[in-house]
Amino acid sequence: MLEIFDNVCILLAKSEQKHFQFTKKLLEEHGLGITPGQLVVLYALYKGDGVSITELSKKSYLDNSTLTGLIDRLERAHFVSRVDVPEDRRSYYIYLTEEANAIRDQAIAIMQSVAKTMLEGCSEEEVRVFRKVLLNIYEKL
Amino acid sequence: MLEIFDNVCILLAKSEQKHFQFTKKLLEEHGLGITPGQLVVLYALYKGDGVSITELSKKSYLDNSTLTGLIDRLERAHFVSRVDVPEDRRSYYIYLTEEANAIRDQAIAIMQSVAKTMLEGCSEEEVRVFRKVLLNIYEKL
DNA sequence: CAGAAGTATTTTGCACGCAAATTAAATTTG
DNA sequence: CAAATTTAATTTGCGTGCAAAATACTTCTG
Repeated sequence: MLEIFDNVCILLAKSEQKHFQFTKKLLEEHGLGITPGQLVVLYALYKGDGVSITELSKKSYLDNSTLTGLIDRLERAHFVSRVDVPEDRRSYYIYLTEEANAIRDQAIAIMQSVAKTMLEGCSEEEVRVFRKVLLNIYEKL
Repeated sequence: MLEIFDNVCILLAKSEQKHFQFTKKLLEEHGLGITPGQLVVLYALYKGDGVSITELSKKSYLDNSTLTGLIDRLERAHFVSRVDVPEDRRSYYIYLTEEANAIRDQAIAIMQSVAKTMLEGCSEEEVRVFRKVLLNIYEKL
């Protein structure tokens, strides 16, 4: 191991890449029919749906233009629906479907399972520091 | 802040995303003429060039198919050159050009600058734990 | 109220990144 | 040595993500 991982930037990038691939694999194995990106969007919507793209963008920390595509695919897969806003013809609200609510527990369980696996062997204190540094990175950059 | 960052998976993904964007911006501002992905490849090559795609793949932790494209663009930008291997006509060695060596110090400085900025305010001990957890994630997943 | 300014969403263009399939060459095997 | 297998690199297909431009609609201003 190591060599290139002497650089914390690269180590961060590669760990996230691994995390992404692992999540993708787990979602496939469990046959949820969603991708890692869609999982994040659903996770945000589980905390409250019936929101516009722009509102969802703030909740999910994803760009509007990224969400357009993700919502397209989620809609095609019948996990969300776009509902017109009468007062503003530019906008619409995004609602979860029954299908989406049906996989809610499983989806969240998979996320937790990924977290558990990747942090296995780390103490609570280490995880606390890890979260703190990640948050620091998010805020400083 | 928070809400969705209660989930460490999402926090990891978003922090990496920020890191990527910040690096991209810095590279552009300094006019290096390379992208974050290319920076990683160059970083691996600075540690030793004259390697095949497969060897570079191991050094850079990138897939062969990902490298093909990256090397294409680096070659077009005159930062690397493909040199045929006489003994094996399937393969070639990748060498850094003078242009690549000319930006070496600057490229590495930018990486270090990103690392410094994103870890600002964190103690050495916290950074040590952070690296340890990242490595754990890489190994466990 | 018409033109200007602002806002919501989408489209386009580019950069990653991997898996699976493909191509071409080298090596192993019968 | 010819066929089968393996190996090296590439291509194709899909998912993610942002910035900048485009589109369509709403709101503000004179």
